[in-house]
Amino acid sequence: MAKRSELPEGALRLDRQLCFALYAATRAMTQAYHPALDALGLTYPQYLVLLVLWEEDDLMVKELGAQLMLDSGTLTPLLKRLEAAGIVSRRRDPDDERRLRVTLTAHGRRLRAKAPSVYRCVAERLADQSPRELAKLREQLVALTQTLKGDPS
Amino acid sequence: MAKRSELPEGALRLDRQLCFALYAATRAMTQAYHPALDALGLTYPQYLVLLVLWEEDDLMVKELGAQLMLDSGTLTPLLKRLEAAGIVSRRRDPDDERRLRVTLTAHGRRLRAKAPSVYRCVAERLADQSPRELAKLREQLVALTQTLKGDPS
DNA sequence: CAAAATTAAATTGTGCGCAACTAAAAACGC
DNA sequence: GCGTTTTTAGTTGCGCACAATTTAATTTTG
Repeated sequence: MAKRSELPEGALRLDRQLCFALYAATRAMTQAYHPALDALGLTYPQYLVLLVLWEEDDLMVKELGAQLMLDSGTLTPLLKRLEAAGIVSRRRDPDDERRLRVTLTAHGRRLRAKAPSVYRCVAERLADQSPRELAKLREQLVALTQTLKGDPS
Repeated sequence: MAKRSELPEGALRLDRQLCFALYAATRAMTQAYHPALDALGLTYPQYLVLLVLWEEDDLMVKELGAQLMLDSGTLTPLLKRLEAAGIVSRRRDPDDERRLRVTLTAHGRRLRAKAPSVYRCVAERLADQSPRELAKLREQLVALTQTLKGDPS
């Protein structure tokens, strides 16, 4: 191992870590969604799946995973629970039996009517933040994600 | 339920959600730490616990939890795994048997020498980002966490 | 066409997070 | 002092995340 220059004093303090700020903020955000989602009987990751399907119904697990950055190991059981709750249906594509088509049921589509209240429930708590600042924050996070995922920038 | 004004068109798209940007960035960050932590035999939350203990050894589960925003339901099994790995010791406080004092072992203290390489491994990937921008991002995330946690601002 | 390679989803196993609950010890109130 | 309340960890149960592997269907190749 090559010896390198020392880190600045206190560089390893928890309260200076970007990673911890992210980790804590994400958990706080999930908690903020929890009451509103509880009323719909959804978990937070299930809600994210529905956000995708409400925009574009009838997707393969692969396509859902690409948008959510999740693999079948996470999605398969999650989708089975959504299916058991009567929110989505899971059917093999007859043209390619490897593929599973995930489709909203009538109930799943009806749930969309309640999404605005979920959105507002969290938006209210951020009411004192500038929307522009929040949009900028989101953009920075997307850029950070790209960088961390080995974006060849 | 009171009827409210409509949400802006596309407000519910996944790629416009701050919550998803956070969620994705946190998972990308955890992944970025994974290779370096694997070499130490640590998980990411275990590393966070050690960051705290390296700053201040001999803490109660309560105090650790306060800094990490985690409860005993998460920390108890995590600390038991760190104990099994010989990294921390867990002992009841003789003055108050409710309390559990978590202390680094010699091995746990030695691990600190390898922390800078973990830090650098991730810092390298962010090398093209301005340190000031990253610091600002961290501060915004801390503020966001406070707001979401019902900070009476 | 048959073997090999690729693709898509499912499965297995581990470790969080967190809500809800329990157990035990200490502090408090009268 | 003694019953009540509070505090601190631990336990239980569920649902992610994700690495690693498996299974099965399709595509590619020789």
